[in-house]
Amino acid sequence: MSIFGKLNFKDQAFRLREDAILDATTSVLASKGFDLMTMDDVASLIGISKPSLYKHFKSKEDLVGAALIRLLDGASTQLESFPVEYTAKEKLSALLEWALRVRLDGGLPFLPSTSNAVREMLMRNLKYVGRVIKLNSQLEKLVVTAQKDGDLSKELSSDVILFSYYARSCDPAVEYLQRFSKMDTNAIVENMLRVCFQGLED
Amino acid sequence: MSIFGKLNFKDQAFRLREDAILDATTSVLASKGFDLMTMDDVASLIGISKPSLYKHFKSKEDLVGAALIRLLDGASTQLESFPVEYTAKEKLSALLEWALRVRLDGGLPFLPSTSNAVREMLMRNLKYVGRVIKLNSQLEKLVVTAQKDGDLSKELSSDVILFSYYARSCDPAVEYLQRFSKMDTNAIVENMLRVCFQGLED
DNA sequence: AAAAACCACTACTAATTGGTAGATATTAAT
DNA sequence: ATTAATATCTACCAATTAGTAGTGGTTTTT
Repeated sequence: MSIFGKLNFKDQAFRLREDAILDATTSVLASKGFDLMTMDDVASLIGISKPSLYKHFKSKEDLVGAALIRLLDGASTQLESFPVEYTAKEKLSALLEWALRVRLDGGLPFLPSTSNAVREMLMRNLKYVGRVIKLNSQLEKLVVTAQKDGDLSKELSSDVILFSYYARSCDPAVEYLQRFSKMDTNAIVENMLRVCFQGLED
Repeated sequence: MSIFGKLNFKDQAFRLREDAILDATTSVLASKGFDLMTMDDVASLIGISKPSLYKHFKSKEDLVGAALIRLLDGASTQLESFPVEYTAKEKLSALLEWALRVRLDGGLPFLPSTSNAVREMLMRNLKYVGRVIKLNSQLEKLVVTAQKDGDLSKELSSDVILFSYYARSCDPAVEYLQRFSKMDTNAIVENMLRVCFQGLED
């Protein structure tokens, strides 16, 4: 086997494990949150030891940052995958639907919403900040377009719409419905989208 | 001074300090969240020592429980203070407005939304659970009435409306707008209420 | 004024956890 | 087979923090 082949194989294995680590991190983050998540939790969930974990990520901050970057990249990928004929509002709706399904499936919310400490930590992560800015500018354009199309309210400022839209992706009503109602995933998503765009009146 | 007078005076001072402790707890909880809040934070914020704090509250759980119970009692008091001629929906709207103003003023969200660990801790606090159940049943009645009145959607189940309503009281969009937009408190509240009831369309 | 009761604080314990050093096993190279 | 290199783990450190014991001061009672 050539030295390149060997290196590639090792590299592949390394990446595979990195992905498994990020999966575990996502899962622990979703259930315990940042403060209560321990590095031992993550390590033991995938059956490795803590020092091995530190071979991949140099700190807890780094690890969580990487997990959230992967999540943001997933969102960007989704956004690019939508048919070009979708209107701006259809794209926004489809992306929110994707985010809600990720969460209902045990994934993370886009958690900038959590504590100040976590937000400040993430803001120090330049790679993360870059992805946020990129996604944010894409979404802002979609919001403005949807307003011009008459699909979103023109009376609301685009800031209000955008921040409210973000908030829906981490809306705790999702967990409440999952826990206390008999609704299935599809019904929950449908209702959340309706409430987001049409509100509680009508 | 009579022995009753003296006892009452001491008792009064004790209660006053208890209130100051709960104020401090609320403030620290709002800024750092449960996990990062330390008993020393609370004690030093009001200029007493940790053992003195433990004279009032036997544990961190107990302290936080008490702060949240006071918050829920505040909500109940608000609800009872509204004019009888208010419709059910007007009451719901006014209560949400109150909750948003409390938060914008540096107070707490109704934070059952936070981590599983915090929610489980609160669910072990019977006094807290009692208040939640009481407030919840009041609000549920208001939702059903508002639906009958035609002021809230009849297509949505009352569960969906109620959980979404709760979620609005701790909506992170509030903090985003406070931090990143130039809107004043009144404008933020007005916009949040509009988004809650009418949604992002129109 | 002396004794008793009370109060609050300093200084500690025990447990947790992010992070690491160094021992141990495993694979590769000669 | 033996040595070198690498990977992984066990066992530890340092810092944090919930909760407490016991000291020193202050007020009240006699």
